[in-house]
Amino acid sequence: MDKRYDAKAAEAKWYPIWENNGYFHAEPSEGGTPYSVVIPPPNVTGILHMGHALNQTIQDVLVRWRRMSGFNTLWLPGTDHAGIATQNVVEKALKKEGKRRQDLGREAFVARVWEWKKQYGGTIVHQQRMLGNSTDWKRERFTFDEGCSKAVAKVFCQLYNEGLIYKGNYIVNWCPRCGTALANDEVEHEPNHGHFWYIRYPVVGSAKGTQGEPYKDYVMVATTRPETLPGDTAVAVNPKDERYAHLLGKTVILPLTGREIPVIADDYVDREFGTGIVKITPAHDPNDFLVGKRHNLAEINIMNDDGSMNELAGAKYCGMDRWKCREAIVADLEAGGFLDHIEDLDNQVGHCYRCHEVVESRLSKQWFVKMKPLAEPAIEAVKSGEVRFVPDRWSKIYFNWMNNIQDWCISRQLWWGHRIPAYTCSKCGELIVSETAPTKCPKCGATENPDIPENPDSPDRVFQRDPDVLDTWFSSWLWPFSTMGWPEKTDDLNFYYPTTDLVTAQDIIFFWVARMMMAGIHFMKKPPFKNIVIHGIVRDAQGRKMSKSLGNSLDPLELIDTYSADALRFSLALITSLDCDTKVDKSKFEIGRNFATKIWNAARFMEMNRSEIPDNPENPEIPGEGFSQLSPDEKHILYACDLACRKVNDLLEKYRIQDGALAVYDFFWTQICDWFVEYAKDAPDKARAFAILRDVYWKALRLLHPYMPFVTEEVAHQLGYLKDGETILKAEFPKGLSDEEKAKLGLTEEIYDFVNAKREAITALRALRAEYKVNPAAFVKVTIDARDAATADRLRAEEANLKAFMRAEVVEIVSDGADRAMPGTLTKLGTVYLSLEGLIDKAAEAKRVAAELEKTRGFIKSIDAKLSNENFVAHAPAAIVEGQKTKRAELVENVARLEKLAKLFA
RNA sequence: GGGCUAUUAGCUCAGUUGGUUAGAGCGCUUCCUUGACAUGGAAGAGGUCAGUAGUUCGAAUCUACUAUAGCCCACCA
Repeated sequence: MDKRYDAKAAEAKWYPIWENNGYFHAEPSEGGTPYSVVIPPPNVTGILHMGHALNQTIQDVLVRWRRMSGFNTLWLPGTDHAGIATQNVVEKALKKEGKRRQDLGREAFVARVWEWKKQYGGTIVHQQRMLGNSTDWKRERFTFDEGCSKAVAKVFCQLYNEGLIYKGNYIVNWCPRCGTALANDEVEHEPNHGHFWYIRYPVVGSAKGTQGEPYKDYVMVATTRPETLPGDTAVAVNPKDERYAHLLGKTVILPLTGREIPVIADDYVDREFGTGIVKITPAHDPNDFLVGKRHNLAEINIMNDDGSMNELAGAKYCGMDRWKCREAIVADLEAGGFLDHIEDLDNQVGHCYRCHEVVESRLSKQWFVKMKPLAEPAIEAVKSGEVRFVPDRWSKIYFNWMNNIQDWCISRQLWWGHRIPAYTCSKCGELIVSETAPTKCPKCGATENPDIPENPDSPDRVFQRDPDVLDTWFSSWLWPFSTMGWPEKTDDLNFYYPTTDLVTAQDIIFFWVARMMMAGIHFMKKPPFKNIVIHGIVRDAQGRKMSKSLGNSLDPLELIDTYSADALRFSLALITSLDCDTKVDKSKFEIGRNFATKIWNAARFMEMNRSEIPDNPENPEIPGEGFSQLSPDEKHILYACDLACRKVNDLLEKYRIQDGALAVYDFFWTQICDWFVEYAKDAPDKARAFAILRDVYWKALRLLHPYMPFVTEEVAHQLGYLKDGETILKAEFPKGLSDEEKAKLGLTEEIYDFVNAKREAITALRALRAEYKVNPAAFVKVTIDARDAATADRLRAEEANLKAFMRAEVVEIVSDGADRAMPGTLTKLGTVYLSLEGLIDKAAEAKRVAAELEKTRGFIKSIDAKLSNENFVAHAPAAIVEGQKTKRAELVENVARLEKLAKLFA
């Protein structure tokens, strides 16, 4: 084996072997118990970021573990067509050529996006391979592929026919840059340092004044959006506001336009805020829109799609950008004497979650899904426990949202996406919703033009298709079943649906998870998954979200390059917790890299000692025969291995990925490397020790494989655990020994504890050596005062081992409790004495003993307090009380020893 | 405004039905290049578990309040 582990070479070698041999592929026909997961499809424009790395590491750990545990395991990959994001990317590319999408026309533009997808859309799926994801690539899907598109059209039509989809004039969030409506949750509100403009609206009939006060009688309106003024159709006051009661029924003049608008009363107005008088602009504010509906006000839309003003804003402002218009209107108001004053105001402004442009509220015709009827059974599924959130607290947040759910605006004014399957008959205006283009109008009987123009959007077509596309989530919410072939009745659906686990970050619970629940229940009659595993977000060392604009992102590919994919995965698993966000910085990944190195070096050690290992290729497992005389250390490692196997399975069952990683890490590093390998070097029966080492190492490799797939596969082959053509992916995940096996091997808790105690004695001796600065190479004389004769006998049997670990020429074991003129350190076994002629610093030793005495006495005191408390004795479980008594006896014994020592050093 | 979460060692975090005087990794200090491994080994220092009050024989753990931080939802024109 090479001196250094070449992670790059191993990772480049194994992934294609795994993929090409179909190790990730799952077949329903193979039967067994299904375990299935669908990947949260990353945007096809995406590049792998730390969030993906964390999300997919968790999934791959679960998936590989289940697969090794014998489940028929499917992890289904794919990408999302990501409407706005992808369209933006291609539009940006076009811009470099000096073109806009309109220059190409719809068809050519969409073709161009497909071309882009073909060329660059594979980036992220390639990068996912670098991570080691064991996804079934033969099943890779795309939310805009043929099958998914069919599912989308069917779902739209079904919901429409069920009356759950409707088209309505509605105030929506509008991104002028993307030129599309946005759902409420696609708008991010951010603090903004803005202004509050106080504007005078003259009351009709009031006399004109002089010197900058053009009207004697006016109402003062405060607004943050002066540019929407030409769209005002009323001013409103609170009905209970006596200050303005006299104004009700009157009209005021809208400055700059001269239009008369009414003063109305509405509860929406907050008397305390601003002046208590609000301008009402129904076409440009969601609240004003509702007020307008209540009062039957006109809705004047003064803005174009791109955020510029239209002719309704007035000739002067028509064509101006909204910000320019704001300046112009403010200037004109001032010139006209309408502007009273300006105040600073901190408020919140909505931004597009994709392009970050300031979002405009705007009146338009959009398609909506009625969510309440879909939400109810989805709430019930979680309430009943049929679907479980892990951690459970997310269910509260889910309920909170679901109970207050709003209708979902699903139409987007984009070109890239699933076209809405709705057509208008140009003869009679009938709206026809149909999966395929209609040929005959159900109302007027008109038929499609016999020479249908090739262009689907040709004005010559009789049936004009709705130009809008669907929100990208309208395809993602079908992901768990559209990817398995729905609406066909496929074997995949039959076997793998519902999926077992869904693993995702908290930020898309509403966008995606909740909607998948609704779609799954509505269309499949079963929730799409059993467990929803929510993990935190990856943050930088200061706890900030990683983002491009902050420049604080870590690039997983760079980390893979520097530390290896295994290191990235293991470190992420080790530092992540389902309960909170994960802070990472580069140095964390050294943990994983160092661990891989450790595994490699331990493997090299075994390889160098190959001659010691009995040739037993048929049975690399625990040798059952001829091993009845296992030494305590050998029993200890087998016992520890059994504990580790049980622990890891148990923890993964509970989705405790982090604790599982820690358990494997500790077993491998501390138990195997630090102690057992050292033991094996000088074992009384080297063949036996190495056979056991070989066994536990192989188990450890398999326990580790879900976390570190590459190095475990490489080492398993290097050490001959696997032959060519075999893979650790399909090796059995260790479960732990049966009681019979344990009994046969003599593995008991008692022997495990004994070895742990022996190690404490060794550690105590090492501490003494360090404290007295004994030459590390020097052999010393050691005396161990065991607590009792039986322990002493046991320790005598370990003499060679103790000598080796303590680097001692003599280890004398006694149990007489006699004074020894040497310093000691207390251990469970008693006292360890080190012969140090002439090295003792009596004063220092006295101080140390005094400190220890004080501590021990304090301990005894606290135990006495408990034991003398009648309530404690009466209420505490017997085991606890007994434990306290035993502990007390030990401590009293130690105090006696310490007192003797204290006298010696006095 | 409504809701959720966190606060434990210098840092990042464990601590799963309340039960020995609280653990890990990193960092730090000292020593060690002895043939698996310096991406290593050995030893060590370091915490009144945010605060207050309560429940209990017993609280890092349960309850209430307070402080601080963060997140989500709704949003003031």
